[in-house]
Amino acid sequence: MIVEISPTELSLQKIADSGQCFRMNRTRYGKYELMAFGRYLELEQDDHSVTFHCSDEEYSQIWSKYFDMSQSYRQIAEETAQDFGADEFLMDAMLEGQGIRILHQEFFETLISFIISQRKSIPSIRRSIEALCRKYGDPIHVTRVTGEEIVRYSFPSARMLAALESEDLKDCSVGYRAQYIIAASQWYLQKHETYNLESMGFQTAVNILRSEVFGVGIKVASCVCLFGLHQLEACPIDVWMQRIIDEDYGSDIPRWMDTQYAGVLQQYCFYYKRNL
DNA sequence: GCCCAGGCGTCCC
DNA sequence: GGGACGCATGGG
Repeated sequence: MIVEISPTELSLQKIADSGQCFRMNRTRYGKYELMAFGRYLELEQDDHSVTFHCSDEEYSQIWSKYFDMSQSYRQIAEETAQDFGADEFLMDAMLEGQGIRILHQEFFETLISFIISQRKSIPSIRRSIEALCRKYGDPIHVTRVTGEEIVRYSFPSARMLAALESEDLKDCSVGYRAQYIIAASQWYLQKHETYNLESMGFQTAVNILRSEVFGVGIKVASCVCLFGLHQLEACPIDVWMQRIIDEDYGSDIPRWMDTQYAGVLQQYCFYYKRNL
């Protein structure tokens, strides 16, 4: 499946390096691979198109939603420029971040991934998640575009992780987060189905997550809402965003953080600040 | 040895 | 509600 799209609307490099997903990797220049939904996907990009190495059906049923292809990020940028054109930092970040989209990732994987993320660097998060998948996920046998046969691993199920003891996660370098991972998996098994978090709105969802899930506070809950529930008003404040507030806005929370697309703008700023 | 990383639970006020 | 503190682990 080939999609005609500009790198300013979809950039595989920027998405892979934007800290929202941890299982998308560059293989060679312009080529990427990712695991999601227990599937393996290869992608490549040039100046005018992105190739999804899958059938048209798989693209339209799975990956178009995952990559949020129905959303026009150009329109978000235009609206933002109208409302906040005087905000120099935001305008610079938006230009630098052009091509980043908010992926619609699986809820459980997002929950566990961002529990792992706390007080860790992004490379370290990736290593922990890969170790977790290798140990408790299912092996997926894949034939790459090149013909090479490889094995990848799905993200573990909640049932699998909920049955573990803390010591079972020793090899995954998750440290004190082991108990959080297990508790969150048990919460997911017991309570997730009793809610409809997808349709319930950001404020309600974020409050349920932070009050019910041990190891989930305001920041992780916001990341789960943004990346796992696709609630674009969720605006996670991590150390980098706090640094932006302090260094670039004189410690005053900018108005755009309380808008409909705050999460998208937050992602541009996060990417921009980290690559400054 | 030090400081930092997409923070949170606990204790205390 | 907010501030201080401890927390596992790896990299610079």
